[in-house]
Amino acid sequence: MRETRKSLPIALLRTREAVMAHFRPMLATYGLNEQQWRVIRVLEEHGELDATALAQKAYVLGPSLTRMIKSLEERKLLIIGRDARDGRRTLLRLSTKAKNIVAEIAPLSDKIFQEIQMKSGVGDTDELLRLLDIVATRLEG
Amino acid sequence: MRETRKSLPIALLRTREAVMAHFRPMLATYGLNEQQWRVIRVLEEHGELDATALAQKAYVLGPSLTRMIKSLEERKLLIIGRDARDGRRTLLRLSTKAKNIVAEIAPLSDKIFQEIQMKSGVGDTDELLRLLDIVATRLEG
DNA sequence: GAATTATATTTAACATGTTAATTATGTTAT
DNA sequence: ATAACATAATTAACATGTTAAATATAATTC
Repeated sequence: MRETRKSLPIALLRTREAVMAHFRPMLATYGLNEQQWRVIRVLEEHGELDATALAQKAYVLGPSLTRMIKSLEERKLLIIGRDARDGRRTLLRLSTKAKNIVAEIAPLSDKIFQEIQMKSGVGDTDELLRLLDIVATRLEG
Repeated sequence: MRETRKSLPIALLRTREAVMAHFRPMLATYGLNEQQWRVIRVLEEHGELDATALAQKAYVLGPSLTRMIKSLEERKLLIIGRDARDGRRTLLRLSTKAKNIVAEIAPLSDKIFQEIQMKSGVGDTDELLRLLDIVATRLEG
């Protein structure tokens, strides 16, 4: 068996954990977990989206998103609507409250990313991002 | 806010998903999920381990491991023991049945990894593994 | 245009992720 | 030797991950 150290899935998991460990404490002060933050930042970036598009872009599965939507709506962070042209689709967008939270988190997130770059090496971090995109794109295609 | 495409955590998640999509169907034919396979392959590599060491090496949290151990023991894949010198520790090792399954999966796993390398480019895959190790090591240290 | 097929979302059931609290065993200090 | 402290594992409670089935709405076909 290939050594665990040379396993691509395990290496990706390990690095992800090492990176997320830097972000989680900050997000926790806003009562957000990693998945909720992904959903929110994707909506910030794309504006209103239907549930399927949001789930794909935020790397969350449909059933998880269904539950998260309920919770985030109760917290007044998400506004849920129905598509007038296609009654099957749920449309999601951020509330003003959520947009304000994003505006607060953005500079903190940037600062954490810069710390990560300092520890990891700026060049190596950029190169890692580049390779991740290349490999994922080729595997998805 | 940094574009989602340039987010390191999301890039790592995306690539991990793209990679795991190639392995999951094969593991499913053995009734194993990703986490169970990590636990088994770590035990194959290191032999008997206590629960804390196993959890760390397999990137599984303690409470998850507790539940997985019960399930894997019921399936006769794991043998659970107590450390004679330290009564707090649970010692885990693979059954012969599990070792046989590893022997069957190993060549299939290698083949899938080679397919991934073909799609991703052998050089880029190697370079990605190298950078993942460098970045994780620096962030953990 | 009614029946069929396809798509979007939700629900259900069970597994793992996550944090905090609990229990059991060891170690250290006095 | 006992009290205080530390560590290993488990339990509890709730969140997300995962697959399959159910529900609702659209689109297609005859």
